[in-house]
Amino acid sequence: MVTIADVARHAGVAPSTVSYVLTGRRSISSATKARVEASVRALGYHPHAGARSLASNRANVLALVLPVREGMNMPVLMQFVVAVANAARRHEHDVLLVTADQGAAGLRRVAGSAQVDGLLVMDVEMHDERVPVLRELDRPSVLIGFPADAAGLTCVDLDFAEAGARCVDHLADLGHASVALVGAPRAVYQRDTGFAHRTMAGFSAAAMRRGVASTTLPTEPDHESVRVAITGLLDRHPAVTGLVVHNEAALPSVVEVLRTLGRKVPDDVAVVAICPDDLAERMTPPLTSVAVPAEQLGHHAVALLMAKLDRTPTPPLTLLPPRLTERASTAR
DNA sequence: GGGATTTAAGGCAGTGAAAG
DNA sequence: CTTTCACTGCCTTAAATCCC
Repeated sequence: MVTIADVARHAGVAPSTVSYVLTGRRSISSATKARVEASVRALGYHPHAGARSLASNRANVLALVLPVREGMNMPVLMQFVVAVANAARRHEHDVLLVTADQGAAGLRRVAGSAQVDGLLVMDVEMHDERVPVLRELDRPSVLIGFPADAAGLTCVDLDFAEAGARCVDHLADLGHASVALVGAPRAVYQRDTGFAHRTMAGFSAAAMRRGVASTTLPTEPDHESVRVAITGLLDRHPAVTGLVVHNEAALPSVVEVLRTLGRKVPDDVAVVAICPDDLAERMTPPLTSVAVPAEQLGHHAVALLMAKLDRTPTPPLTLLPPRLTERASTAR
Protein backbone atom coordinates (compact mmCIF):
# COMPACT_ATOMS: atom_id res chain seq x y z
CA MET A 1 0.00 0.00 0.00
CA VAL A 2 1.22 3.48 -0.84
CA THR A 3 1.45 5.69 2.24
CA ILE A 4 2.02 9.37 2.78
CA ALA A 5 5.64 8.55 3.60
CA ASP A 6 6.11 7.00 0.15
CA VAL A 7 4.73 10.10 -1.49
CA ALA A 8 6.94 12.31 0.65
CA ARG A 9 10.03 10.33 -0.27
CA HIS A 10 9.10 10.37 -3.95
CA ALA A 11 8.56 14.13 -3.89
CA GLY A 12 11.54 14.85 -1.66
CA VAL A 13 9.56 16.52 1.12
CA ALA A 14 8.38 15.72 4.64
CA PRO A 15 5.16 13.72 5.17
CA SER A 16 3.53 16.70 6.81
CA THR A 17 4.11 18.75 3.67
CA VAL A 18 2.21 16.14 1.68
CA SER A 19 -0.56 16.32 4.24
CA TYR A 20 -0.75 20.08 3.95
CA VAL A 21 -0.86 19.89 0.18
CA LEU A 22 -3.68 17.38 0.38
CA THR A 23 -5.79 19.19 2.96
CA GLY A 24 -4.92 22.70 1.85
CA ARG A 25 -4.78 23.80 5.48
CA ARG A 26 -1.53 25.65 5.08
CA SER A 27 0.12 27.61 2.30
CA ILE A 28 2.59 25.58 0.26
CA SER A 29 4.69 26.99 -2.54
CA SER A 30 3.26 26.23 -5.94
CA ALA A 31 6.45 24.42 -6.98
CA THR A 32 6.35 22.06 -3.99
CA LYS A 33 2.63 21.60 -4.38
CA ALA A 34 3.03 20.62 -8.02
CA ARG A 35 5.78 18.12 -7.16
CA VAL A 36 3.70 16.52 -4.44
CA GLU A 37 0.66 16.30 -6.65
CA ALA A 38 2.72 14.68 -9.37
CA SER A 39 4.02 12.10 -6.89
CA VAL A 40 0.50 11.42 -5.66
CA ARG A 41 -0.56 10.72 -9.22
CA ALA A 42 2.53 8.74 -10.09
CA LEU A 43 2.16 6.42 -7.09
CA GLY A 44 -1.62 6.28 -7.14
CA TYR A 45 -1.83 7.39 -3.55
CA HIS A 46 -5.07 7.60 -1.58
CA PRO A 47 -5.04 8.64 2.09
CA HIS A 48 -5.75 5.82 4.51
CA ALA A 49 -9.24 6.63 5.75
CA GLY A 50 -8.80 4.93 9.10
CA ALA A 51 -5.53 6.65 9.92
CA ARG A 52 -6.93 9.95 8.75
CA SER A 53 -9.97 9.75 10.98
CA LEU A 54 -7.77 8.62 13.86
CA ALA A 55 -5.56 11.66 13.51
CA SER A 56 -8.19 14.25 12.63
CA ASN A 57 -11.15 12.92 14.59
CA ARG A 58 -13.15 13.23 11.39
CA ALA A 59 -14.44 10.25 9.47
CA ASN A 60 -15.61 12.26 6.46
CA VAL A 61 -18.69 10.09 6.49
CA LEU A 62 -22.28 11.11 7.12
CA ALA A 63 -24.94 8.71 8.30
CA LEU A 64 -28.22 8.75 6.42
CA VAL A 65 -30.69 7.22 8.83
CA LEU A 66 -33.60 5.92 6.84
CA PRO A 67 -35.58 3.12 8.43
CA VAL A 68 -37.32 1.28 5.63
CA ARG A 69 -40.88 0.67 6.74
CA GLU A 70 -44.29 -0.29 5.52
CA GLY A 71 -45.93 2.14 3.15
CA MET A 72 -42.76 3.88 2.02
CA ASN A 73 -42.21 4.63 -1.64
CA MET A 74 -38.80 3.41 -2.69
CA PRO A 75 -38.40 5.40 -5.92
CA VAL A 76 -39.05 8.64 -4.08
CA LEU A 77 -36.78 7.65 -1.20
CA MET A 78 -34.05 6.88 -3.69
CA GLN A 79 -34.28 10.42 -5.00
CA PHE A 80 -33.46 11.62 -1.50
CA VAL A 81 -30.66 9.11 -1.06
CA VAL A 82 -29.04 10.06 -4.36
CA ALA A 83 -29.39 13.77 -3.64
CA VAL A 84 -27.80 13.37 -0.21
CA ALA A 85 -24.98 11.18 -1.49
CA ASN A 86 -24.16 13.58 -4.32
CA ALA A 87 -24.24 16.61 -2.07
CA ALA A 88 -22.09 14.87 0.53
CA ARG A 89 -19.56 13.95 -2.13
CA ARG A 90 -19.25 17.58 -3.12
CA HIS A 91 -18.19 18.22 0.47
CA GLU A 92 -15.69 15.36 0.39
CA HIS A 93 -17.89 13.10 2.45
CA ASP A 94 -19.32 9.66 1.88
CA VAL A 95 -22.65 8.38 3.12
CA LEU A 96 -23.31 5.48 5.43
CA LEU A 97 -26.84 4.27 4.88
CA VAL A 98 -28.45 3.10 8.11
CA THR A 99 -31.66 1.26 7.38
CA ALA A 100 -31.77 -1.91 9.39
CA ASP A 101 -31.23 -0.66 12.91
CA GLN A 102 -34.47 0.30 14.53
CA GLY A 103 -34.59 3.67 16.19
CA ALA A 104 -32.29 4.88 18.92
CA ALA A 105 -29.91 1.91 19.02
CA GLY A 106 -28.80 2.52 15.46
CA LEU A 107 -28.13 6.18 16.13
CA ARG A 108 -26.06 5.40 19.20
CA ARG A 109 -24.10 2.75 17.37
CA VAL A 110 -22.98 4.81 14.39
CA ALA A 111 -22.40 7.99 16.39
CA GLY A 112 -20.79 6.29 19.38
CA SER A 113 -18.34 4.29 17.30
CA ALA A 114 -17.07 7.42 15.54
CA GLN A 115 -17.98 5.93 12.19
CA VAL A 116 -19.65 9.16 11.14
CA ASP A 117 -19.22 12.87 11.75
CA GLY A 118 -22.89 13.71 11.62
CA LEU A 119 -26.33 12.27 10.96
CA LEU A 120 -29.14 12.99 8.55
CA VAL A 121 -32.40 11.58 9.77
CA MET A 122 -35.41 10.85 7.56
CA ASP A 123 -38.96 9.61 8.01
CA VAL A 124 -39.45 11.69 11.13
CA GLU A 125 -42.52 10.99 13.24
CA MET A 126 -44.37 13.60 15.28
CA HIS A 127 -43.26 11.91 18.49
CA ASP A 128 -40.12 10.24 17.26
CA GLU A 129 -38.20 8.17 19.81
CA ARG A 130 -34.97 9.10 18.03
CA VAL A 131 -35.34 12.79 18.73
CA PRO A 132 -34.27 12.81 22.39
CA VAL A 133 -31.30 10.65 21.44
CA LEU A 134 -30.26 13.10 18.74
CA ARG A 135 -30.23 15.86 21.33
CA GLU A 136 -27.89 13.80 23.53
CA LEU A 137 -25.42 12.71 20.88
CA ASP A 138 -22.11 14.49 20.64
CA ARG A 139 -22.43 14.47 16.85
CA PRO A 140 -24.45 17.05 14.97
CA SER A 141 -27.58 16.03 13.12
CA VAL A 142 -30.10 17.42 10.66
CA LEU A 143 -33.60 16.08 10.24
CA ILE A 144 -35.37 15.92 6.91
CA GLY A 145 -38.83 16.36 8.35
CA PHE A 146 -39.60 17.60 11.82
CA PRO A 147 -41.25 16.31 14.98
CA ALA A 148 -43.92 17.98 17.12
CA ASP A 149 -41.25 19.32 19.44
CA ALA A 150 -38.31 20.47 17.35
CA ALA A 151 -36.61 22.45 20.10
CA GLY A 152 -32.84 22.22 19.93
CA LEU A 153 -32.85 20.50 16.53
CA THR A 154 -32.01 21.51 13.00
CA CYS A 155 -34.75 20.51 10.58
CA VAL A 156 -35.47 21.03 6.93
CA ASP A 157 -38.62 20.04 5.11
CA LEU A 158 -41.12 20.98 2.48
CA ASP A 159 -43.93 22.95 4.05
CA PHE A 160 -46.38 20.07 3.69
CA ALA A 161 -49.19 21.86 5.53
CA GLU A 162 -48.95 24.67 3.02
CA ALA A 163 -48.66 22.12 0.21
CA GLY A 164 -51.96 20.54 1.22
CA ALA A 165 -53.52 23.98 1.44
CA ARG A 166 -52.21 25.05 -1.96
CA CYS A 167 -53.87 22.05 -3.58
CA VAL A 168 -57.21 22.93 -2.03
CA ASP A 169 -56.84 26.59 -2.97
CA HIS A 170 -56.08 25.66 -6.55
CA LEU A 171 -59.15 23.44 -6.78
CA ALA A 172 -61.35 25.99 -5.00
CA ASP A 173 -60.14 28.69 -7.38
CA LEU A 174 -61.28 26.48 -10.25
CA GLY A 175 -64.74 26.26 -8.69
CA HIS A 176 -64.62 22.83 -7.09
CA ALA A 177 -66.92 22.67 -4.08
CA SER A 178 -66.14 19.18 -2.82
CA VAL A 179 -62.68 17.67 -2.66
CA ALA A 180 -60.99 14.59 -1.25
CA LEU A 181 -57.47 13.77 -0.12
CA VAL A 182 -56.23 10.40 -1.29
CA GLY A 183 -53.52 10.03 1.29
CA ALA A 184 -50.63 7.83 2.28
CA PRO A 185 -51.13 4.22 3.41
CA ARG A 186 -52.78 3.78 6.79
CA ALA A 187 -49.54 2.59 8.41
CA VAL A 188 -47.91 5.93 7.66
CA TYR A 189 -50.59 7.82 9.56
CA GLN A 190 -50.58 5.31 12.37
CA ARG A 191 -46.89 6.00 12.86
CA ASP A 192 -47.83 9.69 12.93
CA THR A 193 -45.30 10.49 10.24
CA GLY A 194 -44.78 14.25 10.13
CA PHE A 195 -45.22 14.97 6.43
CA ALA A 196 -48.39 12.88 6.05
CA HIS A 197 -49.91 14.32 9.19
CA ARG A 198 -49.19 17.90 8.16
CA THR A 199 -50.43 17.55 4.60
CA MET A 200 -53.73 16.24 5.88
CA ALA A 201 -54.00 19.00 8.48
CA GLY A 202 -53.21 21.70 5.91
CA PHE A 203 -55.66 20.18 3.44
CA SER A 204 -58.52 20.06 5.95
CA ALA A 205 -57.89 23.53 7.33
CA ALA A 206 -57.80 25.07 3.87
CA ALA A 207 -61.02 23.32 2.87
CA MET A 208 -62.67 24.71 5.98
CA ARG A 209 -61.36 28.18 5.27
CA ARG A 210 -62.52 28.07 1.65
CA GLY A 211 -65.93 26.63 2.51
CA VAL A 212 -65.22 23.54 0.46
CA ALA A 213 -66.56 20.15 1.51
CA SER A 214 -63.71 17.74 2.14
CA THR A 215 -62.94 14.19 3.06
CA THR A 216 -59.73 12.27 3.54
CA LEU A 217 -58.90 8.64 2.98
CA PRO A 218 -55.66 6.81 3.71
CA THR A 219 -54.96 4.57 0.73
CA GLU A 220 -52.94 1.40 0.20
CA PRO A 221 -51.01 1.62 -3.05
CA ASP A 222 -51.94 -1.68 -4.69
CA HIS A 223 -54.31 -1.40 -7.61
CA GLU A 224 -57.21 -3.29 -6.08
CA SER A 225 -57.12 -1.22 -2.89
CA VAL A 226 -57.09 1.95 -4.94
CA ARG A 227 -60.03 0.71 -7.03
CA VAL A 228 -62.08 -0.07 -3.94
CA ALA A 229 -61.11 3.20 -2.27
CA ILE A 230 -61.88 5.47 -5.23
CA THR A 231 -65.07 3.65 -6.17
CA GLY A 232 -66.27 3.82 -2.58
CA LEU A 233 -65.31 7.47 -2.30
CA LEU A 234 -67.25 8.50 -5.39
CA ASP A 235 -70.25 6.43 -4.23
CA ARG A 236 -70.35 7.96 -0.78
CA HIS A 237 -69.46 11.47 -1.94
CA PRO A 238 -70.92 11.88 -5.44
CA ALA A 239 -70.32 15.62 -5.29
CA VAL A 240 -66.53 15.20 -5.17
CA THR A 241 -64.97 16.72 -8.27
CA GLY A 242 -61.42 17.29 -7.08
CA LEU A 243 -58.83 14.83 -5.81
CA VAL A 244 -55.58 15.62 -4.07
CA VAL A 245 -53.30 12.61 -4.18
CA HIS A 246 -50.47 12.40 -1.68
CA ASN A 247 -49.36 8.86 -2.42
CA GLU A 248 -46.84 8.38 -5.21
CA ALA A 249 -47.21 4.63 -5.47
CA ALA A 250 -50.99 4.85 -5.85
CA LEU A 251 -50.90 7.62 -8.42
CA PRO A 252 -50.98 5.51 -11.61
CA SER A 253 -53.82 3.40 -10.22
CA VAL A 254 -55.86 6.45 -9.22
CA VAL A 255 -55.73 7.78 -12.77
CA GLU A 256 -56.43 4.35 -14.21
CA VAL A 257 -59.40 3.70 -11.94
CA LEU A 258 -60.96 7.06 -12.81
CA ARG A 259 -60.62 6.13 -16.47
CA THR A 260 -62.30 2.74 -16.04
CA LEU A 261 -65.09 4.39 -14.06
CA GLY A 262 -65.66 6.66 -17.02
CA ARG A 263 -64.65 9.79 -15.13
CA LYS A 264 -62.71 12.08 -17.39
CA VAL A 265 -59.70 13.98 -16.02
CA PRO A 266 -60.00 16.90 -15.71
CA ASP A 267 -63.54 17.36 -17.06
CA ASP A 268 -65.32 15.17 -14.47
CA VAL A 269 -62.66 14.95 -11.79
CA ALA A 270 -59.65 17.21 -11.37
CA VAL A 271 -56.50 15.68 -9.90
CA VAL A 272 -53.68 17.41 -8.05
CA ALA A 273 -50.72 15.36 -6.90
CA ILE A 274 -48.13 16.01 -4.24
CA CYS A 275 -45.11 14.19 -5.65
CA PRO A 276 -41.81 14.72 -7.44
CA ASP A 277 -42.20 16.69 -10.67
CA ASP A 278 -40.85 13.97 -12.94
CA LEU A 279 -43.55 11.59 -11.76
CA ALA A 280 -46.35 14.10 -12.33
CA GLU A 281 -45.05 14.88 -15.82
CA ARG A 282 -44.95 11.22 -16.83
CA MET A 283 -48.62 10.54 -16.09
CA THR A 284 -51.35 10.63 -18.72
CA PRO A 285 -52.60 13.26 -18.63
CA PRO A 286 -49.70 15.10 -16.99
CA LEU A 287 -50.79 16.02 -13.48
CA THR A 288 -50.97 19.37 -11.83
CA SER A 289 -48.73 18.93 -8.83
CA VAL A 290 -47.03 20.40 -5.84
CA ALA A 291 -43.42 19.29 -6.16
CA VAL A 292 -41.71 17.21 -3.51
CA PRO A 293 -38.22 18.62 -4.11
CA ALA A 294 -36.13 15.65 -3.02
CA GLU A 295 -33.00 16.97 -4.68
CA GLN A 296 -33.32 20.38 -3.09
CA LEU A 297 -34.17 19.00 0.35
CA GLY A 298 -31.26 16.58 0.25
CA HIS A 299 -28.80 19.29 -0.74
CA HIS A 300 -30.12 21.66 1.83
CA ALA A 301 -29.90 19.09 4.60
CA VAL A 302 -26.29 18.29 3.75
CA ALA A 303 -25.41 21.99 3.59
CA LEU A 304 -26.90 22.51 7.03
CA LEU A 305 -25.03 19.55 8.45
CA MET A 306 -21.78 20.83 6.98
CA ALA A 307 -22.42 24.19 8.58
CA LYS A 308 -22.96 22.53 11.94
CA LEU A 309 -19.72 20.57 11.55
CA ASP A 310 -17.98 23.90 10.98
CA ARG A 311 -19.76 25.26 14.05
CA THR A 312 -21.56 27.82 11.95
CA PRO A 313 -24.96 28.69 13.42
CA THR A 314 -27.87 27.19 11.52
CA PRO A 315 -31.56 28.12 11.49
CA PRO A 316 -33.52 25.63 13.61
CA LEU A 317 -36.25 25.06 11.04
CA THR A 318 -36.13 25.59 7.28
CA LEU A 319 -39.45 25.12 5.51
CA LEU A 320 -39.31 25.20 1.74
CA PRO A 321 -42.36 26.90 0.26
CA PRO A 322 -44.44 24.60 -1.94
CA ARG A 323 -44.50 25.21 -5.68
CA LEU A 324 -47.61 24.23 -7.63
CA THR A 325 -47.30 23.59 -11.34
CA GLU A 326 -50.48 23.54 -13.41
CA ARG A 327 -50.74 20.74 -15.92
CA ALA A 328 -53.51 19.04 -17.87
CA SER A 329 -55.21 17.31 -14.94
CA THR A 330 -56.80 20.53 -13.66
CA ALA A 331 -57.24 22.52 -16.86
CA ARG A 332 -60.10 24.99 -16.77
C1' DG B 1 10.76 39.05 9.44
C1' DG B 2 7.90 35.94 7.44
C1' DG B 3 6.54 32.42 4.39
C1' DA B 4 7.81 27.53 3.58
C1' DT B 5 8.98 23.33 5.43
C1' DT B 6 10.16 19.88 8.95
C1' DT B 7 9.95 17.83 13.52
C1' DA B 8 7.64 15.55 16.90
C1' DA B 9 3.66 14.44 19.39
C1' DG B 10 -0.44 12.10 19.64
C1' DG B 11 -4.98 10.11 18.18
C1' DC B 12 -7.21 4.81 19.13
C1' DA B 13 -7.28 -0.12 18.90
C1' DG B 14 -5.02 -4.01 18.66
C1' DT B 15 -0.87 -7.28 19.08
C1' DG B 16 2.76 -9.72 21.06
C1' DA B 17 6.19 -10.06 24.52
C1' DA B 18 7.40 -9.67 29.19
C1' DA B 19 6.17 -9.72 33.86
C1' DG B 20 3.39 -11.18 37.50
C1' DC C 1 -2.99 -18.23 33.17
C1' DT C 2 -3.84 -13.14 33.55
C1' DT C 3 -2.18 -8.55 33.53
C1' DT C 4 0.91 -4.95 32.00
C1' DC C 5 3.26 -2.41 28.68
C1' DA C 6 5.68 -1.09 24.76
C1' DC C 7 4.92 -0.66 20.12
C1' DT C 8 2.69 -0.55 15.45
C1' DG C 9 -0.14 1.49 11.92
C1' DC C 10 -1.02 6.17 9.03
C1' DC C 11 -2.10 10.47 9.39
C1' DT C 12 -2.85 15.47 11.14
C1' DT C 13 -1.36 19.45 13.55
C1' DA C 14 1.04 22.66 16.72
C1' DA C 15 5.45 24.13 17.41
C1' DA C 16 10.05 24.58 15.90
C1' DT C 17 13.27 25.45 12.41
C1' DC C 18 14.97 26.80 7.95
C1' DC C 19 16.22 30.03 4.55
C1' DC C 20 15.75 33.90 1.45
